[in-house]
Amino acid sequence: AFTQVILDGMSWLGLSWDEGPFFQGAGLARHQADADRLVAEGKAYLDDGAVRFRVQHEEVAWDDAVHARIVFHGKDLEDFVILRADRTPVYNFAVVSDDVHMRVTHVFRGDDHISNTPKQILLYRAFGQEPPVFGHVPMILGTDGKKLSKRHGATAVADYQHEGILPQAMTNFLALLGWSPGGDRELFFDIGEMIEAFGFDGVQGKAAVFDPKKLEWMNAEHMRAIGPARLVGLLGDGLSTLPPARAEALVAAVLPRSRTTLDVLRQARQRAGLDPVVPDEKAAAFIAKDEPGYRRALDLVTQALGSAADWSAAGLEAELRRVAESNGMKAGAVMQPVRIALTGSTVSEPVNELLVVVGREAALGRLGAGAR
RNA sequence: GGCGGUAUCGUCUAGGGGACUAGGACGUGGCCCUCUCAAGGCCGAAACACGGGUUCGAAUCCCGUUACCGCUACCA
Repeated sequence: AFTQVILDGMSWLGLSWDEGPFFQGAGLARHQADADRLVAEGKAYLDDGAVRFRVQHEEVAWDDAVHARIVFHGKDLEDFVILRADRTPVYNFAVVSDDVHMRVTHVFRGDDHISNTPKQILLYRAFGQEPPVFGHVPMILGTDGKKLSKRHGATAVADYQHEGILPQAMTNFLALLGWSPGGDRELFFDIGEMIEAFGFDGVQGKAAVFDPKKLEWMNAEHMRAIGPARLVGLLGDGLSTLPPARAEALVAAVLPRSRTTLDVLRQARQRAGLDPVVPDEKAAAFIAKDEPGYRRALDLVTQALGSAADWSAAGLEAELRRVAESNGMKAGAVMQPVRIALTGSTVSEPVNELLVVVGREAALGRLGAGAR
């Protein structure tokens, strides 16, 4: 189950792998044989049924690919268990046995493994093998500076899918946490460019704090870079009942005021009439402030637009202003009621454009309903 | 406690001895645009943890202190 979460996360991000996964359990017989051999060579010994590795007082050091040289001393390490009393191997031992077996040349993992590395190097030595290149990348912390956990919301990367984050934005954001291409560049709309720009020189040695706000900003940038036409295909089936051209027009209208695909979907569906118009808190307050005035404005607009010949942004703009002027009203006193009747929100694209997107028939229907 | 890692705006970071009045981005404050806004434009506030060295010169190199993080399992 945990394996699947990781695999799903990678798939979602568009990251692939070319072999495996390989499971530790598959190497049990070899692990046991390797441990027995170390015992036979006097490099490990039995202790309460378990097999314990004998740590000598020697220096253990390596040139980390991310950090500089890291040095430990054998005297600070205790003899550690490599095989439990039930003959199953412990992680530190199993990985070394496996990596030797698989001829692994580079090991990159989180900073939290730095303390495991000297033990593993000792095991490579005991096996008479050259250790691989180790690189320890910084960890990612929550906004509170603590290790990421359930309390911080999404635990698995793929959870962000449901928050309306695009995988390419997530990848871009994650890559920049603990890594910088140098200079001021930070937006990568093409993963190929990112791969090309990557280097261990740019990897930071310190942990980075995850900032959801910046993720959303970056997501908005990616959505705009992708453009309405291609974005429609990445939104799931929220707009699938609509003709593609219609869906694209809706997305285009709503994109400037969206940071996540959820924002896009919500506004687009609402404009398409797929979801009902329900005034939000601010809209309800606006109506309550002067309900007769609100209805009157909608009534005037409904009458004026009902016979309007030109249902274009420019034509509607002119018509709406004419309504306001001839009734001695400010433009806003006409526009805002229309906006609310059409979207249930006090925020949207300019009202004339909104009318075009919603469409003549649906718009007049909602306006009429609001006036009553 | 021991061992290890790390230390530049609130956050992500640029910076590899003089180019630093320390740059960019997110966020944030203000202004403009304007029928509204989470959109666009402009402007601003905001950081080299501290103390010693080295050097003509240190954000950059060295040492110490402090803080934070990790490990210290017959977990991974």
